[in-house]
Amino acid sequence: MKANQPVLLDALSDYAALGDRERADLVAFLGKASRHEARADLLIEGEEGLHAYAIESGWAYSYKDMEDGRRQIVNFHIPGNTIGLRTLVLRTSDFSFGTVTDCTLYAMRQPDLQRLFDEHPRIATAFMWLLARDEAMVVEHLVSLGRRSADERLAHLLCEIGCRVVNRGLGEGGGFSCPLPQTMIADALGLSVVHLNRTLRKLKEQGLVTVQPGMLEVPDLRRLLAVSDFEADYLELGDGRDVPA
Amino acid sequence: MKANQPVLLDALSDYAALGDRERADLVAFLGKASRHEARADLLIEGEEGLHAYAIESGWAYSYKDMEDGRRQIVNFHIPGNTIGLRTLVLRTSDFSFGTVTDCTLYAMRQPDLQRLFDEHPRIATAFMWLLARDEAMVVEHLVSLGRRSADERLAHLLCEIGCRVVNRGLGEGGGFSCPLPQTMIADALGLSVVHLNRTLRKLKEQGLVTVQPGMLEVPDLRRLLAVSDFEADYLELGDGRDVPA
DNA sequence: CGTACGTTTGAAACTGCTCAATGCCTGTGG
DNA sequence: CCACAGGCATTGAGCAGTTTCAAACGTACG
Repeated sequence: MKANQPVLLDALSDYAALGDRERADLVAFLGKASRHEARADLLIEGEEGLHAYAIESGWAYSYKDMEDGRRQIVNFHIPGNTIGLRTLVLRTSDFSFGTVTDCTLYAMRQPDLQRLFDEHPRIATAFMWLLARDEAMVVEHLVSLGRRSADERLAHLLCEIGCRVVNRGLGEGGGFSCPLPQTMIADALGLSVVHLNRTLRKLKEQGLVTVQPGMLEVPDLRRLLAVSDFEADYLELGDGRDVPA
Repeated sequence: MKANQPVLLDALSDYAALGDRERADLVAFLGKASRHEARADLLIEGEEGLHAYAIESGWAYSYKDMEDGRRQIVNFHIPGNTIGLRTLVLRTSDFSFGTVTDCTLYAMRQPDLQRLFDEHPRIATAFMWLLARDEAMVVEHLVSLGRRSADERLAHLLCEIGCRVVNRGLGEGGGFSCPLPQTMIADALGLSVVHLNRTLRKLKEQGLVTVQPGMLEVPDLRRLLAVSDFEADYLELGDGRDVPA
């Protein structure tokens, strides 16, 4: 983990130790990051064709809207994560993406990515792991919605996000902050905002979270994890134990 | 679609027109199918290492168990579907698999599959599509659990399964039968068996389904689809419109 | 200063759950 | 051949978790 390099490199390094050449080509491939406003839709099919994104800073989310206005958020995305990768490789009519906060994103175009994969199979593998982890998260969310109570869902989501944030080195002294409005959390957990708010209050009363509009803080992740018996294995929080460079 | 060839070939042909050479190598790769009893667990890591399965006949399902006994079924799998493919490519601690009915399965071993992909990129692509479609289904199930009522969930599941079954040519005169016990349907929909039973009754009363222990029949899929305003696009029910042979 | 968005709270209604009991069919052992 | 057990389906009654509706509040922003 070097200073001033794209966070995506750190994330990929969790799954494959990358050599200097690989890093250099990856950086060249990413090019220059672009800014995106908060609460904006992210287009995957732009004028210059298909592209995906890598988050350098800021939070985003993926969701699916129903015709009647109901919405289900599929996942949240933080720095180091990738957005729309699968859609890019296979042009499926998948779901939609949007920013939560202001974001700095690298746009990745399909042919460039293909070339990068062809030249550096280990990079391709690392990307596949990123994808696989995303899918494991979706399955875990499915379990939450199907079989966990509101309290369990909320705790689970916060633990998951917490582990991801801290693992990326974005925590703050044993805790972390989470720039999500309650509306979004509710849409991720399949709950009404009203009920989410009440559920959140219970955590507040235990001092496990503090709440401000559009921002939620977990001062002590370890304490939250202890209360929630959260199993983090599906997050595959690796540390470069894969193929050596 | 030729008689007596593995159903998987039909399924792959939805996404890529395969040449004779490709078909032959695929058939050789699949080898001989093996029988598995109903209600058995399917091991992905066996003595001879990792493998995945392709269903030739019978139904299976994938699920995730919680420590306290709660269970969430992630998807059902019918002939032509694949089981554990992702787990095979990347050794993630994913979810579990089991048979619903007696099954005939082809076991696919990792190195063989790799060789097949290397030799026939178009086959690799077709498999990727299969995978992508599976993930689209999981996301759709997520939407169901998060944002649909019990009635909607049930209708949606039956429509989805119906489309898949009929698309594979396994329907019976405008309808199809579905060898799932209500316990499993409930675990897929995140409902209690009791409530599922009552929900099912409503459909029975409308003559949309008939029910016997361990078996559910939809006599007229089109009518069910009409009642449910089901959007089938995520199923990617292709018909060989991709790369020509 | 007004508007918009997000949050908070109360009250009432409802959906879906749990518990408990019953019935049915199939396979098995006596 | 019958009795019994086990798995699945069904039904009723009461309860709990969540939703909906409605209203009020705070803060940021134009």
